[in-house]
Amino acid sequence: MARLSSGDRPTVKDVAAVAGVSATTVSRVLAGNYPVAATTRGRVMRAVKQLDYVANAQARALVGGGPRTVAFIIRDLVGPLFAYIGQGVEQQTTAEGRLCLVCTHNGDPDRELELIELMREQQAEAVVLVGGGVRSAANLERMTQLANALDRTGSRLVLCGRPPIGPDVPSTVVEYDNEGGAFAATNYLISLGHRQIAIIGVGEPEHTTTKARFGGYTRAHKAHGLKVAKQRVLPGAYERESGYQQTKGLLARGVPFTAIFAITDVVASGVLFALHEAGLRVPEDVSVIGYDDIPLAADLTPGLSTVHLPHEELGRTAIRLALHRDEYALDQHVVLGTHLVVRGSTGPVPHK
Amino acid sequence: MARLSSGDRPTVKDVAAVAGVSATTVSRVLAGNYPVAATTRGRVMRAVKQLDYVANAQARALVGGGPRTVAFIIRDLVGPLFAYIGQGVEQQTTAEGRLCLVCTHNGDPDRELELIELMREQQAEAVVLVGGGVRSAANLERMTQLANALDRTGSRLVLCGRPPIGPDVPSTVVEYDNEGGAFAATNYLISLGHRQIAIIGVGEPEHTTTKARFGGYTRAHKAHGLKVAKQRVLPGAYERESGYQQTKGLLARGVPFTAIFAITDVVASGVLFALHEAGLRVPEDVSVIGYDDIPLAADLTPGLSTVHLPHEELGRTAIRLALHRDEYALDQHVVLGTHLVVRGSTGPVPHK
DNA sequence: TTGTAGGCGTTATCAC
DNA sequence: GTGATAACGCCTACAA
Repeated sequence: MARLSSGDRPTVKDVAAVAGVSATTVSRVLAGNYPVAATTRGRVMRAVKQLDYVANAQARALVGGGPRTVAFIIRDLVGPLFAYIGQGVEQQTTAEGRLCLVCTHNGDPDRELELIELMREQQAEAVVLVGGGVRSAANLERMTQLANALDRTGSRLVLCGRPPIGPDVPSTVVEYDNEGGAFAATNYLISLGHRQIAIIGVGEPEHTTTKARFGGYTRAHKAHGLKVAKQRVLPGAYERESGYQQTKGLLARGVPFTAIFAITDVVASGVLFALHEAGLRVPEDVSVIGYDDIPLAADLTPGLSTVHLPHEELGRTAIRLALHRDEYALDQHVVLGTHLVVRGSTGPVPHK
Repeated sequence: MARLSSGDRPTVKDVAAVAGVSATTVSRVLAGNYPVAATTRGRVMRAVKQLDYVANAQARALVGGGPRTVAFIIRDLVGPLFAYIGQGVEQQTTAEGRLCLVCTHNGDPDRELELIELMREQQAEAVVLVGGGVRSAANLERMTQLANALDRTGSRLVLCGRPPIGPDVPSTVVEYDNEGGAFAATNYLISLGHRQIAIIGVGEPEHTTTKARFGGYTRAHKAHGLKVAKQRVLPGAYERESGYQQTKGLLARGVPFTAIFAITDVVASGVLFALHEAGLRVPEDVSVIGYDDIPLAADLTPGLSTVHLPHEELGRTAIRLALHRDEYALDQHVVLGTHLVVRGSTGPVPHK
């Protein structure tokens, strides 16, 4: 009874004392995996209620019990893209009976590495890295070390929406076909007759996502015997503002173009705004295509043509593969398909 | 050396053995809070590197060390509103040197209770409940018990964007002025001359958020001596689709209205779409106002007038208050202000 | 400056 | 069916 007013939690011992049994018996009743006399069980349960006993997950974990945890490392929680992947990760994690630890690194690759270390201490069963990033050689090397370290202890590095680190690095990789989607988008614009297609958002050429999407854009041009004009390849971050500014700059410099491929939908929303401001009609004067198919895309006016990514599926698949890698002979590198979604922002090239 | 190939993690003992010192010394070197000879420290560090030793956070937690964790319980991760609050929670949690455990309940109040139990086992230092919810008497009672239980063990129930459970329930509450914002929004429409203002999204009248916003709408009417017409109070969930369907229904039934107050911006986006489809101009024919000021609001055409909520600040404040409640004499119930954001979707009442 | 002993809360093992 | 005991990995007295 003294326990009830005390500031610290009651333990199995306290319950045992109240119920007049041993700690072992309490543990057995709670676990329910061992025969215990009905009357004893009743006494124990009553004591549990009375003391409002709650097991200590940390102590449990130490002896190998309790739910395991999956770490989820992401840039931030606000991007609609990240949110959907996170949703998939969290849902599957919960469905698998695991807990979900979330950390953000705000785009800092070093912080990302630190967080992996931290999650290693936390005994995470899998460490999920979401979204593309800039990769230096040093970063890749450290990442390789960490992947191996995790693997050695039965954990797993999971790359979600980002290409593999290297050929022999133990990791689970689930990405989408960024290059293919960009190819399809550019190809579609070309098939509509566009020959002067600007691309906006190539600010960090070494960013894995940027690289792949720009690669698809380039390949589509090559496939049609078209040259990529430098004046139509514009930098900028993955932000609305950069879409807006770059479009204004394009117009100000008088660079000719009939279509704009924005590297993300968010960038595209800024592009649309700048065009609208300049009195240009979409798609009559300029066609615009985005990438990601975030919810916003359908709500823009006109509806934004874009490349759809299976966000939630990405997260779900990643967790599923990582947690069941020993059960089935699952391929630990999956590339999910992307597809073009045509809405109102794209149309045939305008007549001169 | 044998350890290096083994599947399980090296412990302080292994490091001690390699370094030729005792486990205690290793612990001291790692903690850095106790004098250790420089040479010894060197040997230990080398052994740590060699074995790639990583501390076991669970064992640490058991003896009172290591980072504490804050639990973050939310409906889902995809809503833009939740995302921003989550961002605030996560950032502040990290800034305070804590880890962030995330769980979703998909709107199921029972699941929410279960999760609180689970987080209690996890020894969470604070359990943050985000967003409004439906509250039955039984739910409130159980919630009260849990709040007390958490309080008794030095933890804390934190209500974020939701009203207090009861007068004497130990908890930290940070909410925004839903009623006041709804009053301001409705009042603004009335001041523009509108007298037939429909409200869409009152589907769950007992939902705490719905209740407060509908309350503000009602109070504004009363303040101007206007009556709330039942035919203009429409149900519907917090979804785009429901905004769309309810608006169509309103038009089909021929209910007169000159303005629509959508209970959330997401609902408003559906409203705008339905009006557009029906050939009605906004704001010339109908004014529309939303609530939340999610990023989408600014991107809609026309820009959506709405009530701004300080999302991130909400999350940050909640964590700050909860974690420092003993240090300062902080008020554990804060109501953050909301304010009207006027964009293009509202205008004077059309002439007959 | 370093080492030894004990304990955190739980469960598994082995005896009764 | 039930209970003592050891062990998980770490840290903090207390000794030396």
